[in-house]
Amino acid sequence: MGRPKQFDPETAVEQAMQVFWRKGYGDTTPQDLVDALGIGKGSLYHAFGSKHGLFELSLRHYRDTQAKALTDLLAEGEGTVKERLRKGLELLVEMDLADPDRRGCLAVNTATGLPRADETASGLVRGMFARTEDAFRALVEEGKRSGEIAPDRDAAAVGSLLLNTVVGLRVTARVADGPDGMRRTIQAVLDLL
Amino acid sequence: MGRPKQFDPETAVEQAMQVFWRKGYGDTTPQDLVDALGIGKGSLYHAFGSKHGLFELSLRHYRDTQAKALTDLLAEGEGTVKERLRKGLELLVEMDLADPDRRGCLAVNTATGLPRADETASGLVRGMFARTEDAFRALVEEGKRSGEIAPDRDAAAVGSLLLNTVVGLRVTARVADGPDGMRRTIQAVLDLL
DNA sequence: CCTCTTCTTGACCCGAAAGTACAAAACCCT
DNA sequence: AGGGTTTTGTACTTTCGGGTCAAGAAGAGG
Repeated sequence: MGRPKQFDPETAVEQAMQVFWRKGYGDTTPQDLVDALGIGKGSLYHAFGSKHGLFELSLRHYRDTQAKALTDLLAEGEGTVKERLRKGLELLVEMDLADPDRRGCLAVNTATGLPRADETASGLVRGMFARTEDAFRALVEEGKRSGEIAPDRDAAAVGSLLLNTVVGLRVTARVADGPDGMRRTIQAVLDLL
Repeated sequence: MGRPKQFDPETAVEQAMQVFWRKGYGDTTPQDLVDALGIGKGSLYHAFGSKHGLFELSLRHYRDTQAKALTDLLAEGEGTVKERLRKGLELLVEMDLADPDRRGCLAVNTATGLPRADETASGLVRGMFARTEDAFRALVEEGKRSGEIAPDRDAAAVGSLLLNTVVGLRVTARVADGPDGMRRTIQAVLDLL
């Protein structure tokens, strides 16, 4: 009962996420959000409570779409483990560098941009990192079973390394002036495996 | 001629760097700087022109102290190459996690926090990354010469990987709830070498 | 000692960030 | 149609960010 919303909250969160991703939390103003969502400021605060509340929803949405896309890609891809790994990493780099805004990864940007007190946001980031690390670990284990990866490798350790590699790459994507360094990084990690 | 400065500009830049490092560029206010440097706002703007100008000096100072400390450690350490590598990475992680503010690395934080237009800052970050990468590459080459590292390794590629690893670790240091994941990452990278 | 220059201080300024208030509007139910 | 409920739009408020300015203090040179 009562007047129905004139906008779709999920769409709004998606749009908000795009703004936060492009500009960062601190540099995003309520006016930016109002412009992007196409609703009044009153509606915005009525529906989402605060800029930070909307940011939290945006982070969750990022986790359920972007971060999930990577773990799915790793889990469901076709081809050998190493091929999937190479495809996944190369796709990531290409997308990051093709982005005219060079947004990188919202989770990574949040990790380094957080005010020290934001336990909610850092918890969400930790969660995304943990899931991705786990997807890598699972992939490594599959590689060990299939014989592609030496059986004496510690899958958990290599998973950590691969997550860490992705995080590093997505920082670099924000400032790199070309793909060479990042390609070399991928090359090295695949060679060493 | 003229009235002499009542403060040492170099000390002031050092103090400003600490503030930017702890709070980030965007969250640092002129008032924060005034408080930290112990001078009036007028003096601050008279001496440094703008918040951004002071930030630029702070970044350069970071490069010449913190970033240099790492490259020096890699270049001048004692012991085998792998021992130096291990020491360097472990020291980094310990320092990052021991820091109550979890500031991570100013260059990394700047990379992910810059507004898209700040070419000056991103150039400085690129420069620091390049120097560090080169220090790693040189270390790998030394390892190849000494026989510690297989001669068919591409030193430049491994250098990229090591820089990337450090960048990733310093992001993780901002949100990690313990040293385990980071230690696993170091373990994996050393094992693979 | 007078002047010229360079620093220092604190008051002041303007715009904007984040959020609030509240009346009007749009719906549901009976 | 009327009452209860939720949403909307706009105006408003408060605080603060980033910066400027005028007036004076502290030196150097003549």
